[in-house]
Amino acid sequence: MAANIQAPKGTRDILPKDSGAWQLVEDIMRDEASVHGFEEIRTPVFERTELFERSVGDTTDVVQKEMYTFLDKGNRSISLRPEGTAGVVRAVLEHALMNDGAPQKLYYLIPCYRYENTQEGRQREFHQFGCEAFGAAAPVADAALIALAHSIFERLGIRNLSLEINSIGCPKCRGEYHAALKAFLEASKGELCGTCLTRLEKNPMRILDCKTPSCGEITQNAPVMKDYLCSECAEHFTAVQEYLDAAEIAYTVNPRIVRGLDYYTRTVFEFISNDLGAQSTVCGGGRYDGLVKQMGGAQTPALGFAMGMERLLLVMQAQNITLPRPPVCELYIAPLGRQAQVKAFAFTNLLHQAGIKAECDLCDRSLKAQMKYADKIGAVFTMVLGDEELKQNCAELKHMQTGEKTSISLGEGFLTEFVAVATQTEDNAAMGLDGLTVDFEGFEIFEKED
RNA sequence: GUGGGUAUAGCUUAGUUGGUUAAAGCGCCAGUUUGUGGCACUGGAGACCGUCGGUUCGAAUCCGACUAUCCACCCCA
Repeated sequence: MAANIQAPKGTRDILPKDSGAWQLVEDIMRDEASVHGFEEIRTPVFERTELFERSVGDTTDVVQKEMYTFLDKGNRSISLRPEGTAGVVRAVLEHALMNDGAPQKLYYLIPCYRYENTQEGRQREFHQFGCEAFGAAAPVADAALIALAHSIFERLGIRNLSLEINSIGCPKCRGEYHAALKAFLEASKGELCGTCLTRLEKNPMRILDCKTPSCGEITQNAPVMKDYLCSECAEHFTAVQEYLDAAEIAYTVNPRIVRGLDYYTRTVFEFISNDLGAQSTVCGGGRYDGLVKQMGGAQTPALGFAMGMERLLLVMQAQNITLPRPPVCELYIAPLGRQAQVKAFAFTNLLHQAGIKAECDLCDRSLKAQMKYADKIGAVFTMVLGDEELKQNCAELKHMQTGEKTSISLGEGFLTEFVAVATQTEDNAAMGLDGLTVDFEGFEIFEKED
């Protein structure tokens, strides 16, 4: 393995053995988002650096030290997106999507980039599925977003996720809380760890999140945001919980949930798994009522969440969740001899036009090798095509799992007969042939054959 | 950015105190005589032992640096 052909640090190829699982998970996400009335938005992989500085926050680690930033040939500072919300907000403003009515409900499935050291559940290129809703101020919207994420996890069969929610208030009540928290922490300033000392000035709430044991002890009795919420924020938070209760979505209020991006207000939440390493947050999100205005738009309440695809797949792997996969090949045709090869190719094409997964030999291999190959790819049926079959205009369809053989005509009725045999087997559902309708009129290949 | 572990065929690993053509299993390819997969047997391809440098008559093995990877901190999905 030559060093120069290795993928860059923190990136990963998604190989055929895994891409099927990705697609199934993505399909479920798209479908569930659509069921909830969300439509896809696609924004550029890179944006002007300033966009992230202004939205994510220029004091955050994500912006300060984790962005892939470079100057393009026109001397513009460009950054690969470290998250999805900024670009979506930009697009909503640029195209005045709010003029199409509120709420605007958007989802995305995107790669993101952060220059970090890798570990389990953390790469430099990673993928997020995210949903954002603009123009929805009511607490039911918070619950609706959480419900959407929740139902995706349900459909994926993921167990043992805990949902933790909190309210970090609005700029008004948060200021008051910060003052109180700071006053409390000043008392034991000497015992805080180094990073928390700097946090004390910049963003004292993050200290609640610190994993250093001594800091944890100090903050145990620290004032919590919950007790400082203004009446509007408190009401909002209570209502969100009522809606969650009504939807029978289990959650715990964790006053220590603090999100690392600057734009959050009021409700914040995380879905956490114990089946991951240290990176246990599978999905995180919250409300960001101030962001749109801050970016130059009208005051627009908004909220959203993002889930990490890689982490999700890791959890599924840890929980031994396997998704049903349709077979790669429904019929493998094994020709013997030149004449049969041509015929096999023609049949394969015909089957393809009918949407049936068919393959024939591409390697000039012996019959035995072909059967081995058919077995390996999990072909549901095989059909040998040799001189005998061509002479009699009739071949045997072999069901690979049962070994059962059915005679099938090689004439006009081939496609109909194949579909009939295929739909009779137990595999029909798995083969996706249930609803198969074939327009036979379009296939004239048999008439052209001798 | 910080700390610790690891680096030998596609994968999982062996490789004895440094000593000749670096092993094995799985996988891959082919064969075990006439046209049928899974099992078994036989054979084959495939590794400059992560990279560069050093010690030595001699390095996969010892030393150093770099790179990658894994785990953790920080932070986040």
